[in-house]
Amino acid sequence: MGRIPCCEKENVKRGQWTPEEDQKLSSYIAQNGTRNWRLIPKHAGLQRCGKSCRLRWTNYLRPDLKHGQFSEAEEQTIITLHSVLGNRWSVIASQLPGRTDNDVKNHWNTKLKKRLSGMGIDPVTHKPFSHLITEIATLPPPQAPNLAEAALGCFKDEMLHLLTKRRIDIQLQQYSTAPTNTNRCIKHEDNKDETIEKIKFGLSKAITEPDMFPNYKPWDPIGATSGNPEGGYNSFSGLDSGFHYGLANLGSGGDISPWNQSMCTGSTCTAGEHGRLHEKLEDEQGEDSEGRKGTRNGSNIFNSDCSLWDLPSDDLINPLV
DNA sequence: AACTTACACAACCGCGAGGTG
DNA sequence: ACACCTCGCGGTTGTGTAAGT
Repeated sequence: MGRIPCCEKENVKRGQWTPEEDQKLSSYIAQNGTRNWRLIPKHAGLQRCGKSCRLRWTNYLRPDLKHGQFSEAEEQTIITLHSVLGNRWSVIASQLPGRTDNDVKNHWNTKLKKRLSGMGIDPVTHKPFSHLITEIATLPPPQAPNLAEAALGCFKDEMLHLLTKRRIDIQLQQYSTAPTNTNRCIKHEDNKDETIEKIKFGLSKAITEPDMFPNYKPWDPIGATSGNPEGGYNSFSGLDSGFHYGLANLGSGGDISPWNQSMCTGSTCTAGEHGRLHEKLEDEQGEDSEGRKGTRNGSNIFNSDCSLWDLPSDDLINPLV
């Protein structure tokens, strides 16, 4: 026995609401309230499913709703709450007067998620991509491959988005089954599946060759690791931590935000332990005949000539357009 | 100007929680 | 305790429009 439908589908209109329908629903609810959504369309003279009426009311017609662009403060709130709560849109929306869960969800999916990805931050975990890979690489072998797959699933789309938008060429010399012209970059747009495979390969390399990662202190966005035995990540999750992603500074070239590019990517760190990681990688990669670093052994996504991790700083700092 | 692609938002779907008889 | 029902939630899809080629 299947699930009972919420309404009789055949007599129900679907798709966009007309102004007349909005008017009917609004005036009915103004007079009678919102009790029993199943009966509302019938009584209001609408050929709509009760569920559709509820959605239209809660997401669009409610008089207390705020329409229009999200403010910077609202975006900051969404990001901060998302780092704590995850995809609990209704809870997040409850902290934003006049905004619905659908609004928040849409805004996250269309803008904020990509913005974080563009900063080199995994929008699921709110950690830098580079650190996630390092974490996976330090796991024992039985766990690592599965987690690598999971991690790939988490931010594959973001990586592809970056690669696609920025038209970045990828070079993975040892991996390629193509002729061994080692410095040839492969145009990603010609073969998306190939790009995915390369990303997978990069992850698996990071796992199977964990020695390439020195033991360095975990990412510590506000230097608060000392107060948090679990490491620095959670320290910015607290609502009262004063943490800010520094959206206002994006693209300004300013260095106020803790999420500046040097800290977010594994490739161009200029200070601290992240910087040492990058130096180590470069040292291991050596130089080619033209004095360029990182071409000797281009077998992973970190040291390929034109990898995600070596994007120009602006590409990672600026929000994707 | 025509076509394609990307984006933003609205709407739908299925599931689970909770209330009620 | 159970079945039924309503509602709310989160994920996904559809659609209109702007931007790019």
